[in-house]
Amino acid sequence: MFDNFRKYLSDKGEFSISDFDYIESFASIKKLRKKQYLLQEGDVWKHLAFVSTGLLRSYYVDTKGYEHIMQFASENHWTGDRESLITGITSKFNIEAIEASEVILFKNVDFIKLRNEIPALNDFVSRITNKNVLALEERIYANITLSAEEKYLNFLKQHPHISNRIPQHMIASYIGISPETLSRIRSNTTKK
Amino acid sequence: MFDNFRKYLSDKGEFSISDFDYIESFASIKKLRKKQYLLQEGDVWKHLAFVSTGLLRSYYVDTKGYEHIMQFASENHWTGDRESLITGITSKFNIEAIEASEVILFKNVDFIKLRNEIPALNDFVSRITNKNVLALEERIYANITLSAEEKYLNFLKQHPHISNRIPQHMIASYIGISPETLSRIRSNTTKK
DNA sequence: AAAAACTATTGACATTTGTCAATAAATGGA
DNA sequence: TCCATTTATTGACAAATGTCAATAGTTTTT
Repeated sequence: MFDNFRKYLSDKGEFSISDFDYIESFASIKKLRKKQYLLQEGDVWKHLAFVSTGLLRSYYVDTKGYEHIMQFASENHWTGDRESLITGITSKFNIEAIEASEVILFKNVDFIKLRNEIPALNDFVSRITNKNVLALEERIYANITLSAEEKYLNFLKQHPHISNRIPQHMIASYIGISPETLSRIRSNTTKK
Repeated sequence: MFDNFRKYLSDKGEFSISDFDYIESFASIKKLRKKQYLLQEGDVWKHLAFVSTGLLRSYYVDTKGYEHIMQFASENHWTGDRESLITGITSKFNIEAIEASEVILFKNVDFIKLRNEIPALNDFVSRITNKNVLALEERIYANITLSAEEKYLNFLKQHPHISNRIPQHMIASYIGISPETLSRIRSNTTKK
């Protein structure tokens, strides 16, 4: 049940067996069917969520009713709503399972405690936060720099492991182009 | 010389007078003329930089020679190259003063030490990193969601204090549209 | 197995945005 | 003050992308 999680953590930091046991004593498991929500707009998010299997998406719904995907979270990635978590305000977006998924949840208060008690965990969180910032900056750079086609190719390069598990129109949403444009891009590039 | 910096820090955390003195003992001041560089592509960045007065920009130059602005940093903001700092690799972008500016520099090794010694400083850095992530996410949302005009209006809303200190074509670059398009947007919206 | 829901493709066309070029206006230095 | 540089505007046109609508294919559910 925690196999993936342990493997993931041992990859990322120096944890002892008792660290694992202790950390896991605060974890709870949530199984999600396809299309089931982990978080819905209007809820307050108070957890940290590690995806041990499956694939989720976070998306906003704009005033015209269109969805805009902010994040895909596959196995060994974290998801949640940082804004809601930090500020305590109600969430503006939804997190939904694209595939049946298993998620490990930590209450934020527990996790803060764990970070204070286990320096290796604290270091690890700092490190992935930093990596997260770099990834966000790269995404912004792609957004302001690339054409629709280049954005798509860049997406494939950045997310090779999950690109074939995501419906095309969701990739279009993530990179900020229309699904029709993406369809045409693909039929052009595969021709070549 | 450190007046702004002290005011800024006291706003953001619980620091004692001796904390200030101690922190500042590791600081160095760098004055930049307009158009002078704080960092150039190819350098390795090893500092943290707090802008006490003035305004800087960080930008990439793409393969076609076009500049793409990733960040504006005005007084009471931080700048630098996180990627280069963390990984030790050579920087891919430039940081240049748009206005004559004064910057407070900390060597990364010193700053890490300070964070370990002063919990309030460490907390404060975590907090602004979190806020930074939220800001980056908002920028991505704007990028994938808004039209050129909406991107511009959104920029004005997000950066009211600096928008009139930045040449238009740099705003265009930051939001990822051509300078001509931005000029037309402005002549349209001011007509209304 | 059939129906429903979701996903992808395609055409026709509209709209947005970019490109190139010329010019004007503003700014900064010598 | 004058010259050079930077910045902004505008027109004409091209290219990229979006929109709407129809259809087909695929997957999921009952």
